[in-house]
Amino acid sequence: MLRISKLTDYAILLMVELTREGEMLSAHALADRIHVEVPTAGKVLKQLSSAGLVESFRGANGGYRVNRPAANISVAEVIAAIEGPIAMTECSAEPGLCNVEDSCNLRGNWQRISMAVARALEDVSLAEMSAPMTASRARLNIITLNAP
Amino acid sequence: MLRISKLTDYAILLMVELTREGEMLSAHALADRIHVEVPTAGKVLKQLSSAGLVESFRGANGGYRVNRPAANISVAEVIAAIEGPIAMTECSAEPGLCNVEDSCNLRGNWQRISMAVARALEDVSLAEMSAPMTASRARLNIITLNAP
DNA sequence: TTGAAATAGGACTGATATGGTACTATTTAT
DNA sequence: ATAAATAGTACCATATCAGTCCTATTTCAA
Repeated sequence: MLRISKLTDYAILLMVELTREGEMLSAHALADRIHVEVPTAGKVLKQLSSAGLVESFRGANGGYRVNRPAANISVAEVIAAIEGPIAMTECSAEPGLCNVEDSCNLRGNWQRISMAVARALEDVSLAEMSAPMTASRARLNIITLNAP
Repeated sequence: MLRISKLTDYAILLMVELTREGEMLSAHALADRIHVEVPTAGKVLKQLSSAGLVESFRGANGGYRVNRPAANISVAEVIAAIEGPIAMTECSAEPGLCNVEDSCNLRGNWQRISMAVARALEDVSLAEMSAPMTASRARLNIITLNAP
């Protein structure tokens, strides 16, 4: 299915809210905005915080804040913060995990594909995610492994 | 982590073996070649067969065969045969599954990203997967959602 | 005609990942 | 001091994944 997890989806929504707001928001306020339970939002926010994507402030009137503008934050960063490195197969994440490694000469090409997908996600900013679709943005340049 | 499953990985390996061979191979022979247990290979081959990617022949001297050349079979087809439609989030697969659907205006953009990833995978053939990497194929054109 | 070889189709199980919740500690403004 | 908030950890229910097994059904060949 090649999917991202729900928590990662929440992370995108949270980051979009935070960049829209610009100022500090508590986990409670954020949970309300994206319609999830507070502990769930908190869990995701903690991960975003330890990944350095958001600043956290403890104590009364504390909360979370984003400093960078949405245009400077890529979807890839947010995904990586929750799910770890973007990799299509185990073996492309790190060598030695695959039981057919010796006989398999496909690794390099899987890595290429992973890279291509990763770069596709790096090229999409949070600003683009939250903006409505427009005809101009509908044009896509396509990744290819083919030599031109 | 954005990963494909092990079974899908096996499927790629099986398809590469079958396209290399060109002729019919039994599940047993294929399992030997890719170093997995026979029932496991069988399971994957059944799915490939019902997806129409391989022809199956029952009875003694039966087995599996691929008719199309490797260059005409995309990685995306094989992934879809095992994992279903390539979609990054539930909501981009089909509407109505997401609990924040009303308030979430990101769907269209997720769909774009899914499409971009899908097309990236469609542009990679089995032939390219099995070929060794070359410097010329190292050049990648990158997907982008940005207006030029 | 019979038997062996092979795929088809389920059913089942253990392991792992995911999503969600709860509890306690720590920090900070009032 | 107290209340509000995050940090950290642990836990559980569920779903998915990977692998195995069993019973048809088909087909070739002796």
